[in-house]
Amino acid sequence: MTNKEIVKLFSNIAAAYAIKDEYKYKFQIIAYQKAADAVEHSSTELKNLYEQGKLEKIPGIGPTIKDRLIELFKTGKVIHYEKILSEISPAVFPLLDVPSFGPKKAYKLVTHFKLINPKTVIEDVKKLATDGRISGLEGFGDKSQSDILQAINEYGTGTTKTGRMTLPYAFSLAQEVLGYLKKNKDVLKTEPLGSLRRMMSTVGDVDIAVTSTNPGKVIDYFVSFPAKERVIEKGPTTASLLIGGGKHIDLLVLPPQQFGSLLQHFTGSKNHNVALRELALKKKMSLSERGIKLLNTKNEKMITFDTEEKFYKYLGLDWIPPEIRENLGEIERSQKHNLPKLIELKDIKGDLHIHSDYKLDSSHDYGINTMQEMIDKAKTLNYEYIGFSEHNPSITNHTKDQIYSILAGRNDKIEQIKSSNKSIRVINLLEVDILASGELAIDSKCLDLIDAAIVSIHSSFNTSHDKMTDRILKGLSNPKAKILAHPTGRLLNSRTGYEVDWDRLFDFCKKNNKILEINSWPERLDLPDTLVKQAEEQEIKFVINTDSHDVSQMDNMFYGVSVARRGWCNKKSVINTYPYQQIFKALTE
DNA sequence: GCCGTTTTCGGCCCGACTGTTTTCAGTCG
Repeated sequence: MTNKEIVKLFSNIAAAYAIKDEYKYKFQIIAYQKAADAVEHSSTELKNLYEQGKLEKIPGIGPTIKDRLIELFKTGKVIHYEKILSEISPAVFPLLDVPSFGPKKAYKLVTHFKLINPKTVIEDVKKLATDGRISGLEGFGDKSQSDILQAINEYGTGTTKTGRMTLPYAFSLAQEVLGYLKKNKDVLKTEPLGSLRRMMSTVGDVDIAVTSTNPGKVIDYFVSFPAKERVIEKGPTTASLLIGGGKHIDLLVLPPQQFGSLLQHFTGSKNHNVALRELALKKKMSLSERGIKLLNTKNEKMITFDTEEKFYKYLGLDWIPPEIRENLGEIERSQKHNLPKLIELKDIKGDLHIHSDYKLDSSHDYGINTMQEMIDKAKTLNYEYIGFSEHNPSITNHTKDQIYSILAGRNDKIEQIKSSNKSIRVINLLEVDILASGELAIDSKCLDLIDAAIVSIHSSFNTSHDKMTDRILKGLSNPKAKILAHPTGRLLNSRTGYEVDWDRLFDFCKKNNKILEINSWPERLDLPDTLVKQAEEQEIKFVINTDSHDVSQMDNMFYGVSVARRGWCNKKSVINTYPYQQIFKALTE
C-alpha cells in the first residue's frame, strides 16, 4: 500500500461520508480530507513509518486513523472502510478525478443511471451527455450537460492537470501575465502569489493579485489574455483562465486599501490561512481577503489593511515570511515574537558543487565551461570561494593507477588555477559515486589527492529502504566523504526519490559531522524542504549548491536558498555562509 | 475524527462563482 493509494482511499472515505450524510459526518469529512492531504505531503512512505511504529508522527493522523492504518498494513484491508464504501457504487469514485465533479454530482448521475462499472463510468457519463440524457434531470440543465461534456473531454485529452510546473517555468509564466496586466491603466499594483510566492518546489496554478479602483475593467481586460484557451469563470472581483498544459491563472482584484489582506489571503497556504482564521475567531475576529471583521461590534465593523505587516500585527503577530506559511508552528512562533531568522541569498559566500569542462574520462557528464570561466562568474556573484567537483573517472574503463594519474593531472590544473586567481579561494573537491556495495568509486590513495569528496548515488536506485540507508551510511563513513549530494535522488515530475531511513541518516550526520546538500537544480531541489526542516530541527549542517554544468546555472543558488528558507534554516546551519577558513576546516577536519 | 496559550470536551475558515433556482446547492481555492 503506497502513500498514493492511501491518499485515494482517504479522499474516497471523505466523499463517501459526504454522500451518506454531509451534516452528520461534517467533521469526519474534514478529518479524512486533512489526513489525505497530510499523507500526500509526507516525505516518507507510511509503510516504513508503520514498520518503525511511528505513524503518529504525521499531523492529522490521530488514534482512530492510526489503528485503521495498522489494520491496513497487517491485513491489506480495513473492515470499517470496506463497509462504508460498499454502500456506494464503486463507479462514483473515478468521476471525482474529473474537475467540477464532486461527491454529490457524481453520486446523483451514477445512481440515477444505475452506472456500476468504475472502468467505464467516465465514458458512460460522456455518452449520456452526448445523447442529451442528462439535461432535465433534477438540478441539471442544458448548460450543466455541456459543461460535463467539456470537463470530461478536457480530462480525457489531458488538458486538465498534467503535472505541476517547476519554479523557473512558473516564474516566466507569471512574468508574462504580469507584463500583460501592467499595460492596463486600471491596474495599480500586481503581484504573483500562491505557491509561487511561497517558493514551493513545484507550482500548480499561477495566482495573481491586482489592486485597482476599477476591478470590473481589470477583469474584462484579464479575460482577453491572448494565450488563454478559455475562461473558466469570471465574476466582479475574481476570474480564472485555462491556458496550455491544463494550467490555471487565477486573478483576484481588490481596492488598494485592502492590499494587505489580499496578499495574505492569496499567498496561503490553505493550512496557514485556516489556522490563522481559527486563531482570529478566538479573539472575536473573522478574517478574509477583504480585511478583519470585528464580531463583537454592532455591525461587525470591517478593518482594512494596505500592508501585510499591519494585517498580521492587528492579530498580535509578527510578519511571517511566505516560505514558511504552512501551519507547521510558524503562527505560534510569531505570537511569541520568536520567528527564526531565515537564511538569505546574500549570506552565501561560495558554491561547492561545480562541474567544469575538465575531462576526467568519467562515465557521467561534464560541464561546458572552463574552470577559469566558472571562477569569473563566481567573482561576479561576490563569492569568496568556489569548489570544483567533477565526477570521478569511470571505474570500468581504468585501472586504479590510471585513475590516480588522471586525478593527479587535475590537481596540477587546480594548482595552476589557484596561483592565477588570488582573489577567490579554490577548493579541490570531487563528486564520487557510492557504489551498490556502499564502497566509494575511488580508493583512499586517490581520495588523498582532494580536499574532500561530495558523495552521491547514481546507480542501483531500486533497493529497499534499509539497504539504501546502509549503503549511504557506508559511503559516508569514509573520512574523506563530507557531503551527501542530492540526498533523495528525486527528479521533479519524473522520478520519485529512493527510500531512505531519514532518522538514521540524520542521526549519523549529526554524530559524524557529515553535511547534507541542498541541490538548487530546479528539477531536483533535493533535499526536499520537508526533510530540510526535520534535519534542521536535529541541528544537521547543510550546504546549498547549484550543481552547475555551465556558468548561467550558478544563478540557480536562489532556488536552493528558497528550499532552505522553507526548511526554516538559519544561516548558521549552512556551511557555505561561512568564511573560507571556517568552511575549509569543516570540510577537512 | 483531530486536537489543545480557553479547552482531554467542545470546538472545527471564509468567500467566490456558476447553474438552476426564486433563495440555494455544489465545487473550488
